Amino acid sequence: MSDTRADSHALVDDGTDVVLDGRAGAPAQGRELRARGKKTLARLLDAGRVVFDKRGYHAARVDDVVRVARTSHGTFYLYFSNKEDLFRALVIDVADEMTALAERLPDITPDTEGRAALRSWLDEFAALYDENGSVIRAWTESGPEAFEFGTLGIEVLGGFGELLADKVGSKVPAGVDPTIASMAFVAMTERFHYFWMTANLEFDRDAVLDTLARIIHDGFFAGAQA
Amino acid sequence: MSDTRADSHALVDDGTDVVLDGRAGAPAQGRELRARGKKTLARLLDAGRVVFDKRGYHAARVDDVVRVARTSHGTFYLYFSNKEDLFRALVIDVADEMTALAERLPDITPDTEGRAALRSWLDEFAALYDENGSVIRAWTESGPEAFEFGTLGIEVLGGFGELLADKVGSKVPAGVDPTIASMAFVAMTERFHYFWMTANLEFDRDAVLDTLARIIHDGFFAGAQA
Amino acid sequence: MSDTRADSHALVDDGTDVVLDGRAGAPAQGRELRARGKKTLARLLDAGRVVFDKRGYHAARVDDVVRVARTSHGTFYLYFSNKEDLFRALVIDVADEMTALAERLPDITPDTEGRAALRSWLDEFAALYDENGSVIRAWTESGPEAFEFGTLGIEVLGGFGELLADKVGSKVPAGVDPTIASMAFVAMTERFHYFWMTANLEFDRDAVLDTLARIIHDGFFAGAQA
Amino acid sequence: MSDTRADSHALVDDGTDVVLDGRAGAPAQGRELRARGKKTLARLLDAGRVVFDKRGYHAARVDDVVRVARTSHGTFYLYFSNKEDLFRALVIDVADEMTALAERLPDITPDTEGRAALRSWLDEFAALYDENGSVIRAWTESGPEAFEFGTLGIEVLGGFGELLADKVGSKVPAGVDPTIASMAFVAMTERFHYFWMTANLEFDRDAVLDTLARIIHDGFFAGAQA
DNA sequence: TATGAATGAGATTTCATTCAT
DNA sequence: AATGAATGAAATCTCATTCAT
Repeated sequence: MSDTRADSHALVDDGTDVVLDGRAGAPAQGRELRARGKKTLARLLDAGRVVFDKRGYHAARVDDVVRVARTSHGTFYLYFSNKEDLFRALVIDVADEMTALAERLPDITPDTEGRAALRSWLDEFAALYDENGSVIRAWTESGPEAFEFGTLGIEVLGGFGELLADKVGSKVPAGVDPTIASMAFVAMTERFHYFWMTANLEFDRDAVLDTLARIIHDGFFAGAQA
Repeated sequence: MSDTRADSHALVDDGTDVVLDGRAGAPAQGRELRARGKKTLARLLDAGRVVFDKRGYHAARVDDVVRVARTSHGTFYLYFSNKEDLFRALVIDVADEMTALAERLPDITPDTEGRAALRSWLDEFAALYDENGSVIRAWTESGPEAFEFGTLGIEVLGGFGELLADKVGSKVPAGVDPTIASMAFVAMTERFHYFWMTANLEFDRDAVLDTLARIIHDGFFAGAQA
Repeated sequence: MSDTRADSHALVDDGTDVVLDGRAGAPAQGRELRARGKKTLARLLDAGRVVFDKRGYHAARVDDVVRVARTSHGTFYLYFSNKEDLFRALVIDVADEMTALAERLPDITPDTEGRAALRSWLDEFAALYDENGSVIRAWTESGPEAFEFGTLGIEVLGGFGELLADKVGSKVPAGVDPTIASMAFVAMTERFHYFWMTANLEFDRDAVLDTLARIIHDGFFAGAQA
Repeated sequence: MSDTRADSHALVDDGTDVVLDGRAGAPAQGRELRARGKKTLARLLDAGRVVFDKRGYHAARVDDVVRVARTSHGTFYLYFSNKEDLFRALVIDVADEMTALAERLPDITPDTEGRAALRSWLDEFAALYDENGSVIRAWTESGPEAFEFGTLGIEVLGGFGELLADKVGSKVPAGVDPTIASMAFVAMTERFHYFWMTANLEFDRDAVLDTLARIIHDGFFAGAQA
């Protein structure tokens, strides 16, 4: 909890940045890692996903992580300055993917094609949630105190919302505030998937996508008026 | 309001069981409380609301609660067996109110009157969230390990959703699964308010209600087709 | 643990001693007790037996006692200054009975009649243990720290042993120290019954008495040499 | 001797289980220990003996143990999950030694040689009690609640008794049940030593051994009839 | 005589983090 | 680059005893 180091990472940046692993959210400390180090880092990140998934953010123990990663406490702190640091590495990665996804939201016309486009975008969202659900779930549970500046979740989802607001803006029916609508869109999409996965609801994937696409298209993109 | 809450605790004890299983100093569930005890219980419940609001579920300390309630650790454990127990007492009351609210959802016709009825129901929801937001927020942050069987949040919100599904069922457009739609409805409504309150977004209340009513009416109740 | 009162009992002796209950180990404080008080006292003593039996000395809680006695903490401390005080009241009673029993040990001749006399005395011991086993068991578990001056158990059983030593002395075979032999006698008799009762061994009572009488007669009273 | 004890802890961990069930900082059972860890474990076990001896089982505090072992609370819980766990480790060793001793009981003939053999066995018992008295004493005081299934003392002493029953069986005089006799043998031997040590009786060791050997030989092995 | 409520000292336990090798 | 061991601050919980009515 009380991190006395100014730097949020365990090791000093020696200036020889080497991007290690675009996908895995490699920490920013930029040490040169040899093959062995890379493997350890990857094991820790994977272990983090497993543990945060099974336990949630707060119940996750550094001890669990190192046991799953088959390494030691000492090694953990060689790669991350604390539990939050590991978590952040995982979350940043997911956040990037979500932002990229938001940017990929196509123009949604009020006609059938628009609905199909929306459905296909939602399909991507579901896939993203499927793959990163463990981190996203832990993230929404991490609460306002877990990160320095407000809830990372709110920031990122807020940014997600703003991106959408631009795209949605021109399409919304009269009497609808695009910022509010975007926020509602994000809220519904994220939380619906949260319930779906966490409560193990046995929804048929096609039925979900059809229903969500239909609702969102009608509600947010004036689809029903076409 | 605090009367209703105290009710969830004041079960009658007929005094006939002499089992030794209960630990010494068992919590007040199942004790008749005199005036003084009721006041202390109410103080603890109120303190719980304050502390969970300020700190969130995980960061809340029993120590904080007793300090706010101006009482001792010993007294706390006279009324609740632990932090979770106190939290559950608070949550149960909120859950009851949410269920009652779900039952009050009126028939939503696809015309303007239906939208007005929906808006007025959303108004109630917002008021409920306003008043109990502290508990609800802590609740969605409590994570999977906080309660015995899965996340209480999911159970209760799921129940909320089922109740709505009954009401919504007949109104949904073709191609929409009412269970999925209800879940989406709940997801959007709950999480939107969560973002709204937690991120301190400066939305105008009327704009929010107008927008949500419009979106939900169009999306879930085929309002736009009228 | 920290008893600030000089007097080991809750109430001051007002000089109007009234022996209340020869059997139940009434506390020495000598208050005048009306019918209601007598009943409460008896209930507490009985509850003490029940609780010490079920839980043992250390695990017994004042809370358990008052629950079984269907009274309150306040009332408990009206009659006893603490848990130890209640326990002492119960133990003193048993100790008296044991002393009386020791005094009743008859002359044991080395012949068959001696063995019969011994068997009949052991029968009485078994009956006493049967009735007061709960207290005796708790007592032997109370450990050296439970009472002010050494283990009450050792003192009393030691006294028991000395009494026996007088009776046994003249009978023991050559090369046997009567004090040691008496102590061994006490040790065997008490602890055998402890095992018997506590481990719920399904020994036939007659077989036990026959065997013990035989062993003790042969070993301690030179019975086999006759 | 402390090597034997450490053995009961140093089970091999093959490292293949990645279950998350074990709490963080689980005790050392099932960890390979390096030299330093072994020393700490031995220090804790020794400290346990000292503290249980001085205070008895119930009055012993983990705090006392770590102070005597000159280590920290955290370290204690690295090796044992609680006071009972430490105690069990100590008791198991003693129980093993007692079982080994029971197995060493020689054939006891009714003649003088049999008595001498018995005396020499009792000598060993006294030595064992001398060395492990602190643990055995605490053990008989630990009471029924200290261990999962009944009193460990009864189980182990019962096993001790059964072992003896086999050896004693053929020797007992007619009319004597060998199981009962063995139990009585165990009861007398154990409890006599308990009194002897705990009450600091100034018995001469030879007198004790002579007397006990004589009594047991005469009583249990029909020695006087020879 | 009785009692429900309150107390707080003290014991246990956890776990993120650091250290020494 | 890795690791086993150690730490201790902080949190939880218990329960004998006292208080106020």
